[in-house]
Amino acid sequence: MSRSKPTIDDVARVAGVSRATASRVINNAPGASGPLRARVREAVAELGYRPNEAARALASGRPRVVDVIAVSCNLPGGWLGSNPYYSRVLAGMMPLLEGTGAQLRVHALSHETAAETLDEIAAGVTLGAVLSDITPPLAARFHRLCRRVVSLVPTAATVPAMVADNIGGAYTAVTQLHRLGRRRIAAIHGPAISTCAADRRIGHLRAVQRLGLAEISADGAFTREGGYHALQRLLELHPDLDAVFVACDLMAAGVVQALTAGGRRVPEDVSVIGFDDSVAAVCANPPLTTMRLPVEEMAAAAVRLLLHGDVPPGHRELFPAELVLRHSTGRLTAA
Amino acid sequence: MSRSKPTIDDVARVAGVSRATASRVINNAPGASGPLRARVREAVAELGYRPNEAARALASGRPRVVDVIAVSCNLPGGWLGSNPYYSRVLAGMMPLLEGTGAQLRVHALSHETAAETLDEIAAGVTLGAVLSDITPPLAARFHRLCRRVVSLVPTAATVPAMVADNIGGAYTAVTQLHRLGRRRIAAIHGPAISTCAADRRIGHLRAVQRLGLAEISADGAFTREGGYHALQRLLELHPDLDAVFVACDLMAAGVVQALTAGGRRVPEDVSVIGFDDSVAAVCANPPLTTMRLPVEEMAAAAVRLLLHGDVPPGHRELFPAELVLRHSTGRLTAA
DNA sequence: GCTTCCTGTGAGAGCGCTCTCGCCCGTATC
DNA sequence: GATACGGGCGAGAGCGCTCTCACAGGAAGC
Repeated sequence: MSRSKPTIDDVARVAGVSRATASRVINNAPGASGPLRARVREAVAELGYRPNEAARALASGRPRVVDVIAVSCNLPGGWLGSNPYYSRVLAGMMPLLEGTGAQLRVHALSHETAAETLDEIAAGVTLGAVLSDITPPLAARFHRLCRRVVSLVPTAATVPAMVADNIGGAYTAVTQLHRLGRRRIAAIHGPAISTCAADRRIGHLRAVQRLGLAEISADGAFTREGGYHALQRLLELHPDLDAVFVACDLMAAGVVQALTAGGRRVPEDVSVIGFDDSVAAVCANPPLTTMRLPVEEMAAAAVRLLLHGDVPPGHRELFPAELVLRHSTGRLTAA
Repeated sequence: MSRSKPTIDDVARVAGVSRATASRVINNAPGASGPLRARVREAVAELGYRPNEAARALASGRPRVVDVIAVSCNLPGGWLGSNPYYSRVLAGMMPLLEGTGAQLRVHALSHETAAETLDEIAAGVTLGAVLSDITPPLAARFHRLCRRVVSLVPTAATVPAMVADNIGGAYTAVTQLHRLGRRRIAAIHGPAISTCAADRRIGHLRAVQRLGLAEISADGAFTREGGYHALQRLLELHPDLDAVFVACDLMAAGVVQALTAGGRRVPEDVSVIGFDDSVAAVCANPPLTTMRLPVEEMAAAAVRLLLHGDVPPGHRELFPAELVLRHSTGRLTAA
């Protein structure tokens, strides 16, 4: 009689079956057949019944939530706000979740509160967690508490991960600059705390050694300002540089601005290549040649793994970075 | 004995109290005192007890989830992936939620599936929903089903909203161009389906009429490419334009690129002003003067309202857009 | 010394669902 | 015709928690 939401018992009563049968029909489970199925469905439609997720979770113990966790390795807060990376992660996960009825819970944690909140998530019911940004120690700790985790950043070896080939990407980028005839190639790296940044640094170093180039580099904190100032410092020490490999697009946008401000033309005087293929790359002027990471695909693969079942510890898939040619490196044929 | 998670009964047993008292202590409810509180807390710590959220939600009927809903008004999927707006929304909400134990659920819906999923959310338990992007009809429908909603975009009048002053912002932007001495001011608008775009169009029109300027405009779909091509069309028809008001930064970045490609200097020949103060504004070269929307503040205000209690229908707060001066309009003193 | 009124505590009834178990009945088997 | 089997269905026991209510025991008032 009350205006409160119909429960499965109401459905069962209206359909003239037991609650168990109603449940079977609602969950598409076997063991109910033909006419009863139809009657139950009819009752559901008539009452506008929607299962109560909390009760389901409690009774079944089977969670229907996927957690996305970001512990900003960088600027507190600022990083999340200014970086479209997370949007790409979410966009990659959403379509897979749509059919399953699983929901997406987002946690943006600061370093101070991270450990406590991670424990809480691990203790709770979750289909699994996707770590979109985290430090190796925190990731390892979380993995110890909750086996159903996939990281999107290179991290502790035990933690299953869908990672981009940052090393290979950086190597490719530097090689590309070399192919264009550039020989005074500088690099602007990200903060050491980020494992992505560390990998890109490794890739750059390998390429430099392989190609027999001088190692010229500066650090830039993954921000536009960081890139701008790093390039200014670099330009003072090495006024003859003719190319810059920048560890992220945001910094690269700053680099292009600094080059323009310093009277250098891009790409005629200096070639610039970024990393990530983010909005920053597209919005820079000239638009940036960059290494595209298949973030959506990685996120989707992570969700697929979690949805599918157990996540083997140490499982690791490498996603190649792809060179996206735009104007900041000039024409490829000029090589 | 089992390795399974401790329940509140375990805590009660270890502490030597009843389940009710344990619950009181855990929830900081009154009615338990002094030594018992200490004993319970001790037991909690000893067992590593964490309350089961599902059971809590079921027993109390009090939801601890805030939903963020985006029904992309624009490109299916592409919008979410490339727009840092959502990251800003999430960043604004996160700090408020951290203390409350409430969690954030994210839904990125396509137009096709939106209605069904919205019904589901409305029927479920939620502290409330924040609509970060939606069409008025869908918003109105959702509001009818679930009173606890706050929209971040201007929408149906009944739906409570924390909205940016898009009309005023656009008006300010055009006025600013006028103050710089520009008289052939063009506008590039967003898609009509977006209420934000519609409001910015209104603001532009008002300013143009007020200032006695010619109305020159084109449409650009809120994408960089859209901005690029819109400007090319505009330039063909009005080669003498000396300023462009662009309804979003992403398009504005494209505009700057098109101007550069067309041999115009920014800001010497043409001033450009964007909207949103997104990464795109900062990464463009030259960096864009733009209208900053306090997205984080709006999102935070929305959460505060939901957390606080009932949301009065029709409640509306207007957040002013703030002019952020960068290089794309030249020096203000040159006015 | 009796009633009255607190305040602190515990017992126990659900919240809405899932899932195991056993019953019933129809069919196959001897 | 008796026994065995199996599939469809319902009864009912939880899942882990919250919250109402009854009760015990001490302080206060007459």
